[in-house]
Amino acid sequence: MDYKDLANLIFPESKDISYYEEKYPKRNLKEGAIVTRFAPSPTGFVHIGGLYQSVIAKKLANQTGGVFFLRIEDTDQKREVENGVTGIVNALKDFAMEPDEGMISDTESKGEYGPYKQSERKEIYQAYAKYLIEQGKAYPCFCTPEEVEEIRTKQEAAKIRPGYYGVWAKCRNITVEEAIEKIKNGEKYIIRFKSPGREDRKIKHHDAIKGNVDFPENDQDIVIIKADGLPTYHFAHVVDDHLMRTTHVIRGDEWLSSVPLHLQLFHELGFKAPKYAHIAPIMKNDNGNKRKLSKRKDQEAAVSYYEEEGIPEEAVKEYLLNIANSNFENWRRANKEKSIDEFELQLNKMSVSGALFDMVKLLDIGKTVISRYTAEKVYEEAKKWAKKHDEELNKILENKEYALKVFGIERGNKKPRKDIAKWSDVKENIEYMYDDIFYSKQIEYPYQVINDKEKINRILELYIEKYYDDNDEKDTWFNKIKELAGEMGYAKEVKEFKENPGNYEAHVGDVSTVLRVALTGRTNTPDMYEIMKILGKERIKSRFEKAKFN
RNA sequence: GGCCCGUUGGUCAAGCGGUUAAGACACCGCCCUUUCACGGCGGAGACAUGGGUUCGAUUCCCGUACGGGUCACCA
Repeated sequence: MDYKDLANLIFPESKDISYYEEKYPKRNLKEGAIVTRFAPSPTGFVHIGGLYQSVIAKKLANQTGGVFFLRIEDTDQKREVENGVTGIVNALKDFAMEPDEGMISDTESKGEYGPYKQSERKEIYQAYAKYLIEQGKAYPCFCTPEEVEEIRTKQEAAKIRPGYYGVWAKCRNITVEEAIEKIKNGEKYIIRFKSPGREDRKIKHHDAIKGNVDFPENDQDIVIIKADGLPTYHFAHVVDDHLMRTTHVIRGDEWLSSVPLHLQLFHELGFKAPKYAHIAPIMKNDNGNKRKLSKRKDQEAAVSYYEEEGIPEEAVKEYLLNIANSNFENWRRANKEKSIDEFELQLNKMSVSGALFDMVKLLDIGKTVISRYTAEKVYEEAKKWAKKHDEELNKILENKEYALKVFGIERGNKKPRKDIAKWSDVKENIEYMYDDIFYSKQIEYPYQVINDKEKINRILELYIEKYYDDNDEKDTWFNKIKELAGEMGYAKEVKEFKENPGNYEAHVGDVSTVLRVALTGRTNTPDMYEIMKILGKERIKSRFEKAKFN
């Protein structure tokens, strides 16, 4: 009896691997095309780090004419979460990150290299495991979890490197006959890889991000097929990325230390290993300590958070690109109007250590991104967000024509306003332009320099009765406020006031403030001329009436 | 603990043996300006540490400290 008999006993139904090798041929892509993937487990919400990896992976694929696909790594049924796949698919959609290939819903996929869900690839993994067993490169292990634990305890007590390897690998040298007998007796087993490695030898690895990293060879006989018949991550990774013809594995750097194992697996299987790019995680400062953004503790760890807050997906991606390649910033400054798709990402410019997440910077990018939008686009996006997250704002925005006027204030010129960082800022930003809201609110008018009741009333009266005209051009409009200032005995020019501060009680700017406060209830607003234009004389007048002191 | 990796202003970061050590965000001041935002100008602020190597180290080597990752039938 030989390895073949053993293999046949364990996986009697499995196809020969040549079947799969033919079914999933080398991709017909142009030279240099990069094939990447995002391969999350459906264990909860999508982490910002996952989005970060995806942005990089997709970009690389796109800029080389390659393929970016989505594979679901659901080999751990215990950790699986309901609607996990849908959550992932939708998260990518929210960020305009749809994969070229792979899962497109909980059950559907597109592409010729599927299934793209590991739980549906069981027979494939088993075929490759069988292949290894046939060659004596993998073996059934009959150790119970308790026995393995016991080995570990001994090792720890003796301060020896823990693990299932070398002399500690009890089942490694069981004869084929014995193994077959045990199996026939119904003993439980799992399949382990028979590592040819030696811990005292080094391997060289060149990582596309981390550069040259040398490791000891792997000598652990890791399990490749678990008791439930599904593969472990390591085995699935190697089989899948080979069969799906991935050229670059972009993943979190928590995987860096398993590279020796993965390389060994590729080698023993006779596959060409892909290139690896291990991405540093996004960190957070926690009481002076740097730590990974955590799903449990940090709301900003979940990509859904950004959608809920209404931070434009474009801004989030720009921020991520900022962290990824520091030359992005320069590129952006030189190419203000271009889509980020045109930026060429370089893996070797990525930082090897994790950056602290900076919400302030993200929001700054959000402001800049939104400032570039047309009023129409701002309207569409704000409306879309409001529909999902803010019923009141959604209602406000029903009158599109009017909303467009409001969003159009100081927009579209070379120095557009930058006051909206995220869609959840919009309501606070525009609500005073809506009479329903304006009149329903109790307003404490925050008058400044001029705060005498009589004077304020007089300014408001004079302005509306004597000066204001809907048809005035901006210059005329402002000259009239100067006239009014003069009539009140204030300085008509700020300069004049500053030169002779003793001569005047106030200046034209202070008069403007009175008008602004009466009109909006605020001291700070965008251009008042544009606001008045939108409101029109009647509405201005009635707002003044409300503001007047009795 | 073993094995890997890292450490430049508050944050993100250029830099790759000789630099006044870029830039961005944040901060401060000034200018522009009817307010705010924008924009312009300016300012403060950094090479973790000790040894080497070198004419010269932020840059190369070694140690130390600190931080991160990893050591599962989880990914």
